[in-house]
Amino acid sequence: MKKSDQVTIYDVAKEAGVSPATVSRVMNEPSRVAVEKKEAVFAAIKKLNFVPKADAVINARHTYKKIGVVAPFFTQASFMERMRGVSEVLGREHYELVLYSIDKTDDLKNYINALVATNRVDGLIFLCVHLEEDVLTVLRAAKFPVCFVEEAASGFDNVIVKNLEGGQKAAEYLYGIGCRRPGFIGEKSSLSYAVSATEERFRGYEFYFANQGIVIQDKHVWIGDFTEKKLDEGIRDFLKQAELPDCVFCSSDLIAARFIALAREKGVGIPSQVKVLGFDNIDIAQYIGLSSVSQNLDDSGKMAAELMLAKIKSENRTVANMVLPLDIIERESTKTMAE
Amino acid sequence: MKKSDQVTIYDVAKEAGVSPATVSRVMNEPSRVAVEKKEAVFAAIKKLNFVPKADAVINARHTYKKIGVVAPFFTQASFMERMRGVSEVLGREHYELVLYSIDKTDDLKNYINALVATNRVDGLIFLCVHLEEDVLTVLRAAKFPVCFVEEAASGFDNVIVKNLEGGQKAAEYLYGIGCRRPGFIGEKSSLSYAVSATEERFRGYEFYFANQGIVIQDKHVWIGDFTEKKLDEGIRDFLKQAELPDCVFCSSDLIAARFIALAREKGVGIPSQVKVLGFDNIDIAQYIGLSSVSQNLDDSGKMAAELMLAKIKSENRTVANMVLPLDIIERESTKTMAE
DNA sequence: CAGTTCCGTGAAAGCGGTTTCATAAAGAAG
DNA sequence: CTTCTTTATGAAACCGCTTTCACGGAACTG
Repeated sequence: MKKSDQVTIYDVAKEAGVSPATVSRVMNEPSRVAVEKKEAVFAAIKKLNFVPKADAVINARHTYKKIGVVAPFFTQASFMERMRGVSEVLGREHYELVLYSIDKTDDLKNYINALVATNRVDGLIFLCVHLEEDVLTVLRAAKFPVCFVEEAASGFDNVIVKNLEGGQKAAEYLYGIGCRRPGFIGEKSSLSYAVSATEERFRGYEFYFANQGIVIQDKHVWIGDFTEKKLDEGIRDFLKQAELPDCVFCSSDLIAARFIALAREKGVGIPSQVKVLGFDNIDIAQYIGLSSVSQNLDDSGKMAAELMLAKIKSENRTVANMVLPLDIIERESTKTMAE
Repeated sequence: MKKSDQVTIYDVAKEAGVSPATVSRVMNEPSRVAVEKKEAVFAAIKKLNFVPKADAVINARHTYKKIGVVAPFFTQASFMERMRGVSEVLGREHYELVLYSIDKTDDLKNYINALVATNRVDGLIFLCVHLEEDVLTVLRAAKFPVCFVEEAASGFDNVIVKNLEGGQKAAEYLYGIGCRRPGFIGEKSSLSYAVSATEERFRGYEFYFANQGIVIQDKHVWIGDFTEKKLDEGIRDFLKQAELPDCVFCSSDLIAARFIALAREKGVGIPSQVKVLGFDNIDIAQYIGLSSVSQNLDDSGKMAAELMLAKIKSENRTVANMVLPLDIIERESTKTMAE
């Protein structure tokens, strides 16, 4: 009831006949306040329509209730689904989620330096970001916890996906449905800071088939360097071969989607002639009937957020590593003729 | 150089032999400070490695450098691409982007009330969110600017997409490539707060064909109520018809993707028998070769962010309405046989 | 040359909560 | 019934910057 409509904790205190300290306690540790005073304070709060000013709280408490998510976020389709998980957990605990998208490595370094120096977040989650040792050193000195998803960095909490195992699972599945002439299509990221899992997925895939006595033919493998060759070109060349593989494992769903589109355009039957398996199981996979290795993106986000919050609560617990389960989601693109 | 490693503005002031006020001015309005002092301050800042504490700045300035984005964000594939635009502009101006995802209407109202009361952001952008009048009233009383994308709310800045016109353009295009038996597939959202543009798009579509003397047959229209009938069921029923339309305009790319997948599964040639046109032109459209009505999602985000920042700078400018241009992006799904 | 305006600067007052510390009252222990 | 702990509470310090205000001197103005 002062000049402006700004009700402060002092107004509430006066109204309730207590000190500001007590009002503060009522809001933060109600158990430490006597019942009558507590009620008086609540009544005053309601009467005056008091809401603590967020900036004042931040300043007094040196905490933001805000955690940052750093991601090269528009290069990776899986990003959004991970975010969904992060957002859900954070929202539940009334933490804000601030997004730091990154375009250039330099920006990223400056960003992180500034973030650490100003201490502007309560925690930082990196999604699919690869950092160099100098930046990691800066982060280790940060006063807030840090967590990595899909990129293990020693000394930090990690939520990792076993790409090698994913490749093996993919191979195992395709072998299981009768494929004997495996193919692979993948893409390296041109961004130095974005995690590229293509190679590992391929190695696992190759390894499994090798164990079955099957050698993947070079011509059935295309791992494109984004900067050199465009995806479309690569796939078109691939499809020109006289003998196509009987299955193709793609390092991501997007690539798989493109492969299917171009193959069909050329009259190649999917799945009749070539079975196609993607990776990530992003939303769209379901819509286009694409089989995929699911890495439970949603969960990865949730885990990261939970790890984060747990760390904030009990700072000195040891570092945690979580591994995401991988599942094959079967859809039309790998349907066998038998059924 | 005090006890902890926390360097304050006072330390810098002492080191440079000026007052804290001057240091502050050097950082915020350097032009108002004499050259020698300015240099001394810069030297001191560098020497002591001073970085202003973010919380103190926030508190003293009552500003956050932070704008909120509210979106039902995981129901709409277009979300991410709009965010990309928002993020780019905001990042450029050193504003933080905080994400508020919403699940239930009640949550949303509480959220907004809290946000307005605590004044915790410098601005709020609503993406594809429909709000009721009571919430709008609250927002009009907010001390920060508000901007809507894809939902015009009077009294606020808006970035809108002309759905009616989009429907017409779609029809015009399909008519132009020879289609005379138009079909339509759309979905109503079950979420009361999510904007549903399906009906408007359909009306525009219908209108154009009517003008050409073509009446869309009821059996060639399916507008699903998400709660009643599943998309797949609807499409499958649709495909069972003896006479299919020669083109189908879908109210979103995701629906179009699903339609194509199910049609092909049933042996219906796309585009040979049925041409398919989506809406939004999300990233995936390119990968699967889907023609689409592009609403320049990226730009819509950018516009919203720019509107926002402009409003923050000059509060009392009048409300702005921006209309997004719509373009037809032609891909394989509407390719004519002639070529 | 006196009077006025302008500019650069420092002292000090916020900002609005939280938190420490001292104190008084109440409860437990001997 | 004293003495030692707790517990509830208020006064006051604090967080670290920004910003207002006042002042002295320089720069105009007539």
